[in-house]
Amino acid sequence: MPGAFIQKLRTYALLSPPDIKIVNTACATPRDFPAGYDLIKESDKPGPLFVMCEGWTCRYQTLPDGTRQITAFLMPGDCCDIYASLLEKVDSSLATITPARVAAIPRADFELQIMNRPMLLRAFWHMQLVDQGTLRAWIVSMGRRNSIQRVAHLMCELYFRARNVGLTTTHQFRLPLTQTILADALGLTPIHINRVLRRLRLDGVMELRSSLLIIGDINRLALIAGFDGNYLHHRLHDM
Amino acid sequence: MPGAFIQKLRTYALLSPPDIKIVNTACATPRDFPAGYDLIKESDKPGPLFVMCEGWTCRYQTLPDGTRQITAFLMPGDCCDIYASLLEKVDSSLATITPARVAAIPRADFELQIMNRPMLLRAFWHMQLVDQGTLRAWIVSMGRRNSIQRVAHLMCELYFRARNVGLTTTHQFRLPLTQTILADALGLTPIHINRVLRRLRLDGVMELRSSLLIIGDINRLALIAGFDGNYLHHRLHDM
DNA sequence: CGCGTTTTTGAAGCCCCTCAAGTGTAGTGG
DNA sequence: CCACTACACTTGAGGGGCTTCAAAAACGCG
Repeated sequence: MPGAFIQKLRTYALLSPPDIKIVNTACATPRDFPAGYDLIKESDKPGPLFVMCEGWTCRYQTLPDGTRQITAFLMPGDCCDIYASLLEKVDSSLATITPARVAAIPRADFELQIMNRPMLLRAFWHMQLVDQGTLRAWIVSMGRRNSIQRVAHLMCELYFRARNVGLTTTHQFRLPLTQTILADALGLTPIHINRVLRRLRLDGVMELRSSLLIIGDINRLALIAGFDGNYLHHRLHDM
Repeated sequence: MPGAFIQKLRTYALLSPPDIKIVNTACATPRDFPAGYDLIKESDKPGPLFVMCEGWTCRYQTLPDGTRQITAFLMPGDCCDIYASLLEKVDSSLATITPARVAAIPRADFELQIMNRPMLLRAFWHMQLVDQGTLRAWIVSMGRRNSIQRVAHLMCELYFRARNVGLTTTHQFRLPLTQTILADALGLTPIHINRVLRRLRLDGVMELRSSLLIIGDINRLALIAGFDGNYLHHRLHDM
């Protein structure tokens, strides 16, 4: 999915051919990384802007006691830290979960280019908003949903995000997350994740096996989760 | 604190007099709202951009079962939803906690104005980044900190944010949050918040009484929280 | 002063964690 | 082909942190 990123941007704003060309040439030469590789290390100075072409990564923070908390999953078409060059120090790490193909765009010139392109600017703003909505949805999950609802909500989020970039077939998609990774994202233990997944499986709601998520009953899943996907596919407003 | 907003923006980018004037005239006529008033209701269409001049507000979402989760506190100098006009529907509500003086800036023209002012644009980007860092810090708290650490972390965040806009005296500041509100922000119950506060009080770490937070031992508070304030006062990078 | 809200305290219970151990699976090398 | 290793998954038993239910005390505002 080398074009997933530009495809997504185009759903956020009406881009002209030159806009598209700027993005495409910037992403033209992706590099391959193995699984478990840290693209960004916490407390690094800001590096390039990363755009996911293939594979999955996660943003995470490590706590003093050694535990870690994942704060976002990135799949093809997603990107990380558009404007972070304004900062002195980055506040979280970014690691590959699977082998991944990632484009690293040097910031300085790219920023200058998009500054003078209102529609590109708009597309990036819009993307930021969706990302912020996702962060807020995570806070709501961790604060007020129990373990089953929380798992269900994350699966809904990831399913619809994957669908938006054409990564699903009917009610299933590749989800290369171990139970430990899910636990680190949802603030639970791997053991408890395991029990939740069993229960969802036995109830026929969904099944996660060998990196494939098969959703048996999407309506029931969304009902359990209390899922409102509005924050993911905000439509364009008056343009 | 009518000038808190521009003061904050100026720490984010080097603003010229015309930049400053644009912001100041936009915020020139704030309105007063009573406590408990919904400035934004979930599922509203995007309205104006709100800038806090005085008082506190919170962003929150309501769940199907009627519980609510607060996702952010806004104090003087903060603002809400800079670019949200791109969206069709807003994803969370904004309510006053205390009586508040708030400037409501119509979006359309304001956006056009800042689009052509690179330094203003930078200041807003920077602000967005800090807000995102704060959201991620909340996720980390809810996922991997216990109730005491969580309370301690929030108090650290609010103390340093308040200090950044000159709202503190030595190790104390006005914090008009009830235990119920704290519970809704931290994903706990008011009863448990009460017990945590008692313990922190008896340990001499901090005391919250009649809307005043007195920090007895800031170092111990930060240690309990595992607080790293980097995400709040990102310095300017090469400008 | 009186009333609603907030704070405080107690007691019982549940959700999720911790500790522990066993099963399955993929990759490596003999 | 099988032993060996590493890692992910699975299951059980017991414990603790936070919740729920219940009620009293304190505060703040008309």
